[in-house]
Amino acid sequence: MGYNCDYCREARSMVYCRSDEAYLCLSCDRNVHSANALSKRHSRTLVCDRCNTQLAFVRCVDEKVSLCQTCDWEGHNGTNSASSSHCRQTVNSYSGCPSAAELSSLWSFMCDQPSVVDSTCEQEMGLMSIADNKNGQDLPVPTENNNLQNVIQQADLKDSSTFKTSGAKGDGQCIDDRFYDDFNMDEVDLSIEKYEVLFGVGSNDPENLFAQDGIDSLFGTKDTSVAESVCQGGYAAKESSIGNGVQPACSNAASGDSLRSCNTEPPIPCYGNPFSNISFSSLTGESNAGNYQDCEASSTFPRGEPPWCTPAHDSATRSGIRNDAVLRYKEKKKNRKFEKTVRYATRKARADVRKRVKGRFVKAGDAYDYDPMTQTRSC
DNA sequence: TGGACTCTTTCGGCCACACTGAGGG
DNA sequence: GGCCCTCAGTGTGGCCGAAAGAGTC
Repeated sequence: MGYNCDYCREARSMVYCRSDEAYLCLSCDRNVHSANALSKRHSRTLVCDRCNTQLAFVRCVDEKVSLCQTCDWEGHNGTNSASSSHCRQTVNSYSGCPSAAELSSLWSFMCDQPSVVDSTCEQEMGLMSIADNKNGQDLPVPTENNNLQNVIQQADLKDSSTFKTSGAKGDGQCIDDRFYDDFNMDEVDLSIEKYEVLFGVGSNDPENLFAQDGIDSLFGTKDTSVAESVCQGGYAAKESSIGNGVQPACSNAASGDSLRSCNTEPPIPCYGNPFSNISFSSLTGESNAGNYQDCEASSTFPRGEPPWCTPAHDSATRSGIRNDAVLRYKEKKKNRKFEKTVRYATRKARADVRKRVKGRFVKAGDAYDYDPMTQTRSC
């Protein structure tokens, strides 16, 4: 189960880029979206762990999976009292080239499980260091009392690469308020190859990456306030707060539904579930397809199918549509050119032999100071 | 911490002229 | 309809200067 990355075809895809209409592993996501300023603006979101088709909408803390609305509804539709009481958190989108620390804050789903700490992961993380602190400053080494989350937060604070949320940050939010000021993911440069070291598993293995004991097991995050605010209020509290246009007190470290205010995010549709009448203020807002025009993105749904389709159905058709989408994506990627292009070779040839004065073309016969043909100067 | 200053990087404008396409005879 | 001519607009590369950004005191 699970699709491979549209780019490398090897690793399992973890995130979906609407602009590129592509499913990417974290490594390729990093490589593709660090290419230029425009690509950095692409908004990406986790993919549903269950259907691997739709964008993840919530994170089920109890099951340790990211779910789209369909899968969320199927798994938590209330027929099973146990599953319906599962604690869930909103999954945020992101842009830029976030570091592992930033992703962990963005998807700090497991802040509510401070008691569950994978000692193995913690030990591995203790061996990690943030090597590319651009300021060249020494970073604190994580110890038993100085977990990696703190280390990364300090590193990010030094880099002034901090998160900004659109919602409230109450209840002793996971991260210092400064952490949210002037967030700019582009400023952060942490090689994606380090994810394997950082998370202790390959980036192509999201099941192990997130489903073991969660990010806090890796980072040692201990923030019970988040857990309580989400679990006690639960999904209903979030629903009501959003419906009232008020952000929940503390959904996760990088809450506010999006780091970029999600103005470029088209509304996530709700089909056939009791939440279909929920208005996600930060997700709807001014969103429209026009927001994607600058990067030729479409507002089509992932995998080229309507979101109301049951993910497990008609896999052959879905695979065909997906292959088409992959081909379109690769073709578009292949043809993408950011460097200067010469449309008329004859004009270029002419310009290449034209004499100049301080770079400017001169009339034939006039004195010149630069002759491209001879690389000499007449005066 | 903010201002002044210096250094580095980025970007648009300039130039002549072959070429292109539209319009008219 | 086809051909020829005129004319306005376009694109080409290297250099320069202004502006912006980064760094230092």
